[in-house]
Order: sequence, then C-alpha cells, then structure tokens
Amino acid sequence: MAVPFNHREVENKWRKRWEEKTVNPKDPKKPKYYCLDMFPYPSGSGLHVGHWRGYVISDVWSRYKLIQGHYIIHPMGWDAFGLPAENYAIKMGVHPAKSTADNVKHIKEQINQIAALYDWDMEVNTTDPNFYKWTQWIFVKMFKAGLAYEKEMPINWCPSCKTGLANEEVVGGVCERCGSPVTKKNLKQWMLKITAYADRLLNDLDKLDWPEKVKKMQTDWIGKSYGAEVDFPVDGREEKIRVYTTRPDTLYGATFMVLAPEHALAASLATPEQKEAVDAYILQAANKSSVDRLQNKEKTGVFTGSYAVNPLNGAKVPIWLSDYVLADYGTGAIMCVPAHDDRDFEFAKKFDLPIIQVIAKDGVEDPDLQEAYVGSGVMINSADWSGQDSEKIKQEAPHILEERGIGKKTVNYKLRDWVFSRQRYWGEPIPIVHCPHCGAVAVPEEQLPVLLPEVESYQPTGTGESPLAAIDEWVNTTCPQCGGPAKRETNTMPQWAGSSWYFLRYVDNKNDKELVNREVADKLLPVDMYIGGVEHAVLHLLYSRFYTKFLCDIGVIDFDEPFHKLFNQGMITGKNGIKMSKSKGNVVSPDDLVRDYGCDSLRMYELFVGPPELDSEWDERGIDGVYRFMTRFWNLVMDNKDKNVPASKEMEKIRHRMVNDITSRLESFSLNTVISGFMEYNNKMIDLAKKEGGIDRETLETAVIMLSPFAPHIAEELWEQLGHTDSVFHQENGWPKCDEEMMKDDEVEIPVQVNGKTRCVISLPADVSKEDALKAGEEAVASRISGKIVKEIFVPGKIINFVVK
RNA sequence: GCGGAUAUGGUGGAAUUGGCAGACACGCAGGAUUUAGGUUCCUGUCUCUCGCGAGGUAUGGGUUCAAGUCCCAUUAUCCGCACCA
Repeated sequence: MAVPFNHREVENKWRKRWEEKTVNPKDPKKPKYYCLDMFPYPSGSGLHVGHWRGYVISDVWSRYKLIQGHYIIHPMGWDAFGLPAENYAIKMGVHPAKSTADNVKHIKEQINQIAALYDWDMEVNTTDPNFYKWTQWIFVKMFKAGLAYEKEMPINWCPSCKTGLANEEVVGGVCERCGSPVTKKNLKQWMLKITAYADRLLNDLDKLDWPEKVKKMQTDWIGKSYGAEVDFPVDGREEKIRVYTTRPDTLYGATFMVLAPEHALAASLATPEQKEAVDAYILQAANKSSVDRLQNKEKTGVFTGSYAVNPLNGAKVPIWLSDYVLADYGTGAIMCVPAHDDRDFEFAKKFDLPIIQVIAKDGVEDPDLQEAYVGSGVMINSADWSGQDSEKIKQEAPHILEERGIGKKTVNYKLRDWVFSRQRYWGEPIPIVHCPHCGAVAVPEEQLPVLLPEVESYQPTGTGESPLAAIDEWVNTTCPQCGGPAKRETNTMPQWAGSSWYFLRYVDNKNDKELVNREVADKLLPVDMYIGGVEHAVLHLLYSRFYTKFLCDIGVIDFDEPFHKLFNQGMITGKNGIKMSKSKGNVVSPDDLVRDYGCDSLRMYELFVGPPELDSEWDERGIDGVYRFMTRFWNLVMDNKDKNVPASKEMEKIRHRMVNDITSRLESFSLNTVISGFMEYNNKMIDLAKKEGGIDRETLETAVIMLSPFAPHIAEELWEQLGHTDSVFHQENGWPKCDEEMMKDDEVEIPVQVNGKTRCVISLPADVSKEDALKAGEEAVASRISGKIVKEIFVPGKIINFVVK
C-alpha cells in the first residue's frame, strides 16, 4: 500500500525546505516578472478567507511565471498609516505605532499560511521613517515644481473622522471610510495639482491592459468635455459674466442665466428690490450640506433683478441664482437653454421662464414642448444658423464666437486638485516650514525625514487643526531659508500618499541615498501584473498613476505608467452576498480550514468557488470536493509512480489535451475552470489507468507540474516521490507544451440533426469528406425523415443537419 | 435620471467561432465496504411521461438549417456616476 495522503506532514516538510532554500532565487540571467498585490493595511481583525483569494490568485500567477522561466518579484508590505490604523488604535487605547507593529506581526503570520512566494527581504512599511522619508521627498519635489500649493477654500469635511477629505474620498455625499455625511469647511489646505496631468491620465489609459470598467471609471472621473466659453455683458453695467457650455449651438435658445450662489458677482447683481431675497438665498445655500444638495433635487432659485445680454442677438435675459449650478466647475455660471437641457427645462417650468426651441429633429418646431430635446437635428429660430445641421453648428460655433470676440473654444474637466492635508496624527508630517518672512518653505532634502513626533494625545481635535499643533517644541523651529523663528506645518498626509509609490520601493527598499536606484528601477520595474479589489478604481489607482508620471518627469524612473496589467478579483462574501465583517458575525477564518484540509486544498477551493473576477458566496461544504480530488490525485501518482508503464496513444492524447485546456484557461484567468479541469482530467486518467493497468511517467509528471502553482506543497512532494531532487518549480523546459496533432481523434462523434433537432450521434473518421459524412448521416436518420430533404448542412467535426419539408 | 454588468438544475457554476445545454463539484437518493458513525468506492440525479417522446438557459419578439450565445423590447438584481451645463 502506498503512502497515504497526509496534508499536514507534507506541508510542514516543504515549508521547512523552502525556508532553507528559496525556489525563487535572484537570477540576473532570467527575465523579471513583477507580480504585485495591493498591500493591506494591518487592521486588528486579521485575515479571513476573502483576503486569501487575491493573494492566492497572485501567487498562482507568480508560480506559473516562475516555471515559465522568470525571476519573480513578488513582494508584500504594509499600508500602515492613515485612518483605519489610527481609529483602531484609538478604539483599543494603545499608541498607533504599537498597535500597528502588533498587527503587522499577526497578519504576517497569517499571510505566511498561504505559502505564497513573498520575498520578505523586500518588505516595506509606509510608517517606517526610512520609507516615509521618500514620501516626504516626493512632496518636496512636487512643491518645488509648483504642483503642491496651499489654498484656503471650502473643502469636504468628515465630522466623524474629523478631517478634510479629497473629492475621491466622498462617495454619494458621505465619507468613503465611515459613511458619515460630509460637510463643507473652510480650511487652508495643501493641494496637489493632479489636474495638471488630467490629459495624460486620460490619454494614457489606452496603453494599459486594464479592465474596461476601471478605465471607464477613471475616464468619467477625469470627465473631459469640449465646449466654449461665452461672455454675456451685464445690462447697464461694465461687468461681463463668462459661462461655459458644451452646447454653443443652442446659444440662440438661451432665455435666462444662472449663477452659482457662491459666484463672485452673485450678491452685487441683486437690485435693491431683490437684495433681501438674494442675500437670504446665498446664506441658505451656504448652509446646505452636500447630502441635502444631493438628496433634494427640487430646483430652487432666486431672481437677482439684473439682466444679461445675449452677445449673439442682443436679447436681454434675466440673471438668476441657483444651487444647481456648481461654483467650482467651469466658470460657476451657465447660460440656460430650457428647450434643450433637462435641468434648465425644469427650472424654466418652475419659475415660468420663456422657452425657445432652436433645434428640431425634423426641422419643425413643436409648439407644445413637454420635455427638453437634447438630441441633434435642424437649427431653427437661430438667425443665419437656421436650416443648418445642429452637429455642424456645434463644431463651428466656437470658432464663430472667437471671430466675433465674444467667446472661445474651451475644454473642461471634472477632476479637481487633490486635497492633500489631513488633520490627523497618524500620517506623514508634511515637510514644510511656515516662516513669517519667507512664507512656506520646504524642509531641505538632507533634513528628511521630518519625524512624526511622539505625543500624549493623538486623538483628532475636530477643530481643523492637527493634534501635532499642540506640541510646541516640535512646531517651533527655524526657517531653513532665513534662519529666523518659524513654525512647522502640522497637517499630515492622507493614507494614499505612501501607497501612491510603494511599489517602486520594494525593489530597492534599503537604499538610503535614493528613492530607488535608477539602474535597479530600469531593470526590475514597472509592475507587470497588479492584483487587487476594484474599490480603488479612482483612488489609489489614479493617484499612483499621477505619482508615477511625476517621478518619470523628474527623471527618477523612465516609465510613466506603474501597472501594465490589472486584475480585479471579486469579493468573497458570507451567506446571501453579505460582506464579511466582524460586526455582522459572518467572518470565516482560514485557520481551521488550513488545519483540517491543508493550505493546498484551501488555495484550490478559493479559486474553485467561482470566477475570480466575480463576487462569490463562501460555502464551507464545497471544500470537501477539492480535498477528495487531492486525495485521488495523490493516490493516482503514488500507485503508478513505479510502474513504468509506456505511454499509450490514448494516454498521450489525454496528456496533450490536459496541457492545452489547463494552459488556455490559466492564460485567460479562468481559474475556477482550471480547477474543474484538473478534476476532469484526473477522473480520465484514473479511468484509463484502470483500463490499461497503469499510467506513464510523463503524464504523471506533466500533471504534477501543472498542479504545482495551485497546490505547491503536494506537487513538490509528488515531484520528489517521482524521483526528482530539484524543485518542481525549476523546469528546464518551462511550462508543459502540447502538440495539437497529438490531441486529435481518429474518429469523431458527430450529432446528426433533422430540422435542428438531434436524432442520433454517429462516429466518423476525423477527415471524412462532406459526401461521405452526409451519406452516413442520412443512413443513420433515414427512419426519422418523413419528407423531402431540402438542405444538407455539414460542419466538419461539429454537426450534420438535414432540413426536411 | 445616466452609464455598465449580470440572469442557466435543489446549490456553486461549465459551455473556443452560433453546432448534442447542464462539464466539474456541492447536496440529495440508492447500493457496496464497515460492529456502528465517519471515510472510501459504485450507481442515479434539469422538468413532465411507465415508456415512446415532449419541453427547457429571467420575460416577449426577431435573425438563422441551427441561438444560453447574435439583434430589438421588457423585467429583476448588483455596481459606478449623480445637477459637471
């Protein structure tokens, strides 16, 4: 009797072996392959089976590339600054540095259970001064390049997290992190000019092998639009009001104008009769939270009493204020064409303003317009434009306006600059010194890092000041420029600061002279494959692209996109698709499963549970099926390894087909069907081995090699049992290859249909001629044919169909 | 409201280019082994029908010799954006 399958013994044995000698030695002769996981923040709750999935996927891919002959860069680190770590620390009443260190230790142990190829020599931690020195260094470089600037303005403020937020961190009016409604707060903030990169961030998406969904989300977030700015003089005054429109073709239909309540001219446009109402409206708008603004879509507004002049036809149009116009997009003022814009239509109906149709689908005006017509058509009521195609006018209008000196062609973006300061303790101090004489001065590079000081109270103050502001001896310093007394910037950076560039540091994490050595970077970067959840589509992934482009521009690296290929894995949820969380009590820990079924079986089941890109419900029971497969495969190899049976034609066919199927499924990331493929071919091999009295060595070895990225321990053991002394991951010939000729059957089964319904299946030579096939098919279904055959279809290898009348 | 994705047995899910729907597993049922339970092995398992056969991939149409797959409309669920002029 062969050695029975004992996952615990096998796994313990190989863990030790791999510790003694890595299977992924740095070999400069091999081409690199950089496969990266989104690094976790070390929370106190540890890993559940959902966290495993992404790490298993990336490890399977890494090991596959390893066997193909690459040197694998597969690092792991800790995104340990930021709100989650700090909130956890506050909750548990310990210093964030302490709780972070404890959590890192714990999660590292849990990650090691996965038996991934992680190279811990490359480990980084964003809270390590040797790391955040370079996070600060990048900020200084951006400051010097004019990309980091201070501005006082109303920003998104989370009253629960007690800090300002970037636009990207506000989802549907609530804080992305804690779900509290976001308010506005007027604060002096550090901003990063990500808008300077808007076009490159947009255009370079084309270069990336990313899911279309993520590209689209970024495209929409950047929100580029083409249109025109048009100046409307204010009737009887000197000022002009500039508006932005994407529909200059509808200019003759502009019947009123709306300014955002925050517009600079809003108050001064009020006539004496309207002043009281206007002031009240401006005040009311200022107190409205963003959630109110989102939830209550009923249009409100107030007439200023003033009029503007349509520069094209001299028409006088009333100027209104309304909060449906955003102050910080375009010019904060719009011309309103109710006939051709839904929002303007609604506003015009509510306040009984005139509606002039200027485009008609068929050129005929609708006297009773019930809704805005936003499509294209023939221009009407538009002086010399009338009768022309509206799309043509849309293209030409900006130039016409420019010629007449009343407007110009313009481009606008939804993307806003990045609010970069946080009023919290647990982050990188912003390396700036405020000097009464010199203003904001960057801390000299040789003085970096600006260490995060120890404090008694690291709880957020909620006042808009960081807890750091209370530490006088830290705040008070000298100006690096003039030497006079000065104060340190007390805001910290957002969590995204470290994660925007950490992937560059892994490959040179001990370098204290440079962020990354250029030669090393040229050789080992960028990331070839990035694996993580979709939740960072416009946060981390946009910020990282921005940072990478900047670092490329200043010559630190020579590529301007960080992640060549991106894969978003779906979530593993609890019952009924509910996200696993401690509070829901539906968290499944991998610990028991690893103990009872082994790491390899859990790895396999993580993939088998469903398509990797979709969410999957965790169903504990299914893992039995994977475990049974492992046992059967183990027994198959053990029972046959010493038989030295020659390869039969039939067995060779199975082998080549197995290589073909498994490889193509793996290449297309259909990992759940790779696992079912292993099961299927295992059953086939078992059946045939029974019939033929054994199974040849090459087939066994091929199966073991292909299983090794998925179940590395068991594959190594079986490889050794098959008589090899080197690791299964070191294959001179790379990944198993298949020969299409060897996969072919001599005889093929072909269904024969009558009127599209299968009547029988016949066996024919693979290279049968059309005539012979049809003849054989007709004979086979002769008894089922009652009428006259009007059409005969033969698709080689697929189908025979007779159309009968 | 706009945009995107998804919809297949009791369950998770398979199905290159349109070519035998339900692979592979879970579960369930029956049997063998076992003192018994568990394990393991074998058989069955879309629905209706004793059977022949018929029907069947969210719903309704269409294209085709042939549709889960392509086209049109509808419904449901999930995700993204949400007054961006």
